[in-house]
Amino acid sequence: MNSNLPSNYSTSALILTITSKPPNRQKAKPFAGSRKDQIIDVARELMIDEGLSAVTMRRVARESGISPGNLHYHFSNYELMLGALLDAVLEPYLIKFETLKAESQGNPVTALTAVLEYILDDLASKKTTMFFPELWVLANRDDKAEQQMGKLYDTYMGALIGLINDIRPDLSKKRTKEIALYICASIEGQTVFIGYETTHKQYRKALKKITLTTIMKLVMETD
Amino acid sequence: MNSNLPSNYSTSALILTITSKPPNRQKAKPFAGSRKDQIIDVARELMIDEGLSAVTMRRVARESGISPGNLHYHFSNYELMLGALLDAVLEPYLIKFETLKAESQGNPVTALTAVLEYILDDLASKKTTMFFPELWVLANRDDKAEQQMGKLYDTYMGALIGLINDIRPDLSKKRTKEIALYICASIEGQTVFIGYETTHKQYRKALKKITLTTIMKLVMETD
Amino acid sequence: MNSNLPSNYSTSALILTITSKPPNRQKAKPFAGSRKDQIIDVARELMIDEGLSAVTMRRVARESGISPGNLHYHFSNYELMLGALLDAVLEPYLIKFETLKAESQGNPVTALTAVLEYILDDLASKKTTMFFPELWVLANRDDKAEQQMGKLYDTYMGALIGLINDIRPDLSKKRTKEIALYICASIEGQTVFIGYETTHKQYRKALKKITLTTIMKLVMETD
Amino acid sequence: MNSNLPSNYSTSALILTITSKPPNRQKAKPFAGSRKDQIIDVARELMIDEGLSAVTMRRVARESGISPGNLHYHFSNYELMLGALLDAVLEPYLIKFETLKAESQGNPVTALTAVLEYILDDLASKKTTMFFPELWVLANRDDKAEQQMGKLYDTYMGALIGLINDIRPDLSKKRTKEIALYICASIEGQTVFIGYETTHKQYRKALKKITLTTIMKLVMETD
DNA sequence: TATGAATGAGCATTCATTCAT
DNA sequence: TATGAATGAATGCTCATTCAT
Repeated sequence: MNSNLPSNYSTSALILTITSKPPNRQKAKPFAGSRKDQIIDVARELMIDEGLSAVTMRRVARESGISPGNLHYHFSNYELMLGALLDAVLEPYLIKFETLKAESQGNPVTALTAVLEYILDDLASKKTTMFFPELWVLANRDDKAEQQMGKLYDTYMGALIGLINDIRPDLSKKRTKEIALYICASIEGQTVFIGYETTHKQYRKALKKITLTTIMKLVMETD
Repeated sequence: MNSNLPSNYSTSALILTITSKPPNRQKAKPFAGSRKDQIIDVARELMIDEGLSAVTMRRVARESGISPGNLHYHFSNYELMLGALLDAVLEPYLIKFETLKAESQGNPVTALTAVLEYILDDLASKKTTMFFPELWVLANRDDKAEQQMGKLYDTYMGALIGLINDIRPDLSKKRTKEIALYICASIEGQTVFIGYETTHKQYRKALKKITLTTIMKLVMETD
Repeated sequence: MNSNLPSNYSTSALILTITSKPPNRQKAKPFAGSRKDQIIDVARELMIDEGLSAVTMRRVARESGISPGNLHYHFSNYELMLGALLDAVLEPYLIKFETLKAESQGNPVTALTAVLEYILDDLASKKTTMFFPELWVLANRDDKAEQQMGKLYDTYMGALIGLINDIRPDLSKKRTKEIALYICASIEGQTVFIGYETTHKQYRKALKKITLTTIMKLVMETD
Repeated sequence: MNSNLPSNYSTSALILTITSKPPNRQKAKPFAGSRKDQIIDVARELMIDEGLSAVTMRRVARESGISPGNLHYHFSNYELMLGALLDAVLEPYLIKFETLKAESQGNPVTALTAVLEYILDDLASKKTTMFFPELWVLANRDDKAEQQMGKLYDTYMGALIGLINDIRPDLSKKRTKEIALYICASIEGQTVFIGYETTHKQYRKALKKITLTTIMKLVMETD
């Protein structure tokens, strides 16, 4: 999933705008947000650059230029900091998908295409490529993370379901959800192969096309 | 990817047999393999049960009933042990896919279906659900892991390419590979959603059907 | 030492009434005392329930619902807070013993018995069992605590000395004090064995009888 | 309780010899025992000199001249180290009391007197004065410590019971135990008042005499 | 009076690694 | 091959205390 849309990449009108706070702020020191936001921002950078295992209380404190004691004042334990980090990364997507669901009017096919493109483009970003696999691992072990991830994908799939239903109101609720799940899963998997600096990134364009075609055909033709 | 095939699950004749050594050996104490194999076996269990972060030299040593010093004799540093662990988990798949490529005769559509089913079933196993996301994270940070993962997926895609080519010899090499990549990625992504004890596991059967249908149609109809 | 006298336990007329403020106040939120008293009350509960090592500035602040900064406004360092805590716990006893000394009229044997019973009953209370050993440890290391403890036991022994002198005016001052010291020490020691939830608490009644008999005989017969 | 008997203090023949390893070894660096013994020895000194709260893993490691990691190699957690420390301090007493019970022949009155004197003298030692109150506090909060303390006092009281029974075979088992409990408790309490560097240490001699007289009379005359 | 934010030292514990035996 | 003993850095966390507001 992407928030730095390489917009020259679009093949269809992207009528959706990201209304949430931009996930990638300037790296410059003078930071506007609260201390908590500042900390989480540092944690996110760390996670993106060195992985979740580098996101320790002490590392984050050091990188934030504050003492471990002070970090613990703001996040009284690691779990809380991690939860806040996940929230901070996931929130923009959540807002995005909620907005999508609310605003999707006009041609539903165009709207669905836009959503798929958004996801397919986003997955090439460093943040997404680095973050989501970590989230998947986390969700396998940690109930809280699983919930946070679940909430995201539920919202995401909710948006898909709405759009599919606009296109194919004849499908049952169950069938619609199954189709949405296939779409969601089959796109997420591409992160590993055509994500940021991955081995098959040169196939990004081709895969995007295949994906769009295949999915649109599936939605149109399934019964 | 799966090694404990719930065979009553099959929807097509599974003509392929797993010829590789079974990834889940007996847990019983009298262990046949070398000391190194023994150690890696313990490491794998640990990884499956508690995640890669639990696979430390000390934990593996303790769980293996040997001293840290002795573990370092066998694997002189962590990286080496990790590499051996990845190899050990990936090897059966490698052998499987190489066998597949070599043996795939008869009806290529049936053969491709069998491969896809194998992967779709395997992804529901605990081992696969736990291991692969960890591998994806690792590959994002660690060149060695990326190589090992790359080798696996190259072999896997090699098999797919061979089968697609049997079905659609008219497609260009490039196109064939793109199709194979879509297949591979779209299936891997399902691990996160319908893997072992995941939130959408009840959709496993439905998703398998959609996946098989969609992919076969793609292979048949793409140009 | 006890303030919740299980009065059905008495074997002699208890002519003494506790005039000091009750050490166990109502736990209810609307607290009448000053903020300082409030804080110390929280500290005492903490000490009784979790030991002196749990009585940290932060714990007390948190439990009192105030900030660490504010706690430091009231007690500018830990030592001061601890001193106030000791005072607060010891003060009721102090008042009790001073009252005793002043009021002991009538039969001195009955009066002495009443004092001993008071102590013997009190030592079974949670507060006393938990607090006094902590005080003894503290007094071994900390001069201030030693002084506070010394003041208590001086007052306690002063009362005993007065009563012994009423019974045995023939004894020398020195001898009287030695007897008082034996009484005091031999009773305090019972805290460890028949105090609140201790291993020999079932011997409380028997030990009380032995103690009273032995001490009264000692007072009567010593020379 | 004492192991450095100030022998010029005795008023009766002390026929018992301490057969256990001496609890107070030379402070000199060249230490004969195992590394574990060495560590516990350091821990004991620390406890005696600065209290149990100074006995932290890091302090003990530093004072022992080893790294924290190495200390954790020998005692894998604090609880274990503490347990070993308690054991190390209590063991000599345990051996002493077991020996006492086994060897007490000849005049039982002399033997009982010897035991009481041993305890009364020992309680004036720094080690005992510092250690036992800490143990009492610990036993109030920690089951393991309570057990270790209980074992000691059980053995101690076992010895007393044996001797009382030799003197007064006419008493019931229950009564004998009650008398032993009074003796034990009333002497332990003296630690706080006439222990090492305590406020009433000048009364040590007098209190010893009162104690011996009172207890012997109690044993002889009780019914 | 009160808070919020901060510090820096200390805590128990785990880690990869080394090395003599 | 194997162990036992060691190191030193890192981890999450708690602490008394300070200070501007």
